[in-house]
Amino acid sequence: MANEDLTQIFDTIEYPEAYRITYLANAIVFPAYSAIKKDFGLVRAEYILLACLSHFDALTAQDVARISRRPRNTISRAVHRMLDDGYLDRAPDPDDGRQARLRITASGRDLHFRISEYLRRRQDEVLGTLSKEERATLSALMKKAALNAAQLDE
Amino acid sequence: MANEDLTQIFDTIEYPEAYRITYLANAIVFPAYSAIKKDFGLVRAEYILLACLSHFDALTAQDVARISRRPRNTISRAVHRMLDDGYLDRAPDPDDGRQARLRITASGRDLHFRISEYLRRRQDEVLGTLSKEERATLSALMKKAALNAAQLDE
DNA sequence: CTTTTATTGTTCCATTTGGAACAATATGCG
DNA sequence: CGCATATTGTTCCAAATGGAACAATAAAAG
Repeated sequence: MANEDLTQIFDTIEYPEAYRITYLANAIVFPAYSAIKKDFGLVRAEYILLACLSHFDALTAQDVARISRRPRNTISRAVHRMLDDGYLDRAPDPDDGRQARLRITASGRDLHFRISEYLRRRQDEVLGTLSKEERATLSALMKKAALNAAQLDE
Repeated sequence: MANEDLTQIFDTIEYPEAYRITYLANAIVFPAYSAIKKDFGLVRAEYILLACLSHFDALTAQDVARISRRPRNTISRAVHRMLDDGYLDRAPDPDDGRQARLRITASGRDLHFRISEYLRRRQDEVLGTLSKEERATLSALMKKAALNAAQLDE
């Protein structure tokens, strides 16, 4: 094929919005993810964990699983590795013996900051063709849909 | 935590658009993906293959890898399984001994049609809060960004 | 209080995944 | 032409992944 247009599928696919969303997600995340893995040795669940804990004071592993839509065992493993590496702290919840409250450490926060750069940079590349107004519109509409999605499965 | 707002991260994250895009992608794809795996026994690379071949006349495995941003070996495996199951045909390219041209069969097309329903339905649920105009705007802006992304890495 | 039922975090295990190396073919360049 | 380099599809292998079962704890029901 080669000289046929590989992007025609954006219009012909049966689920155009879903396709474009996942395409954009892949376009942003895959390159950033590879670089993060290569430069920091982190797998996806690990930096998701960092991102969550950077933005909430204390979370249980279950919270993180819910926020990120990943299975609990994946998060559990990430927690252990990050604990070993000193990127987070864990304290048993005094009110509920089943759960433990996770907090990010200073070095975890620092690591997350460095990792965010990769994602932010790639995001800006991919969205670079949009005007300021277009980008703001896109962002607002995505937030509206994302809030709806969050509510859908609670 | 539990009664804190789990969605505040939409605004506080360092890469808001990237976060919202991947959140939406996950919100749409994960539930649909689980159902497709459960009901049809297909892994992601397999229905991506079907989707690609449903919308192009003939593709090489490499083309599919490029379109879908997946590693070649993942596609290669999917091709073998789909060949065994009769969902696609393969013919060596007469002009290039390295590559083979893949085409979807009637039963493959039928399978893809049934699978699309899952994605389309979930897409419509997630985007259900948007008005017709908002959805059209979102769709157009995503297409613009996606076309840019496609061009970025060629 | 006792008995079910639900939730949390973990381990087990089979499957999926993707990087790296590979053989086969093609292309570029002297 | 002959040799280096690139590309395609594949296999190998180590790692990541996620469903299922589990023990510990909590909540609900009787």
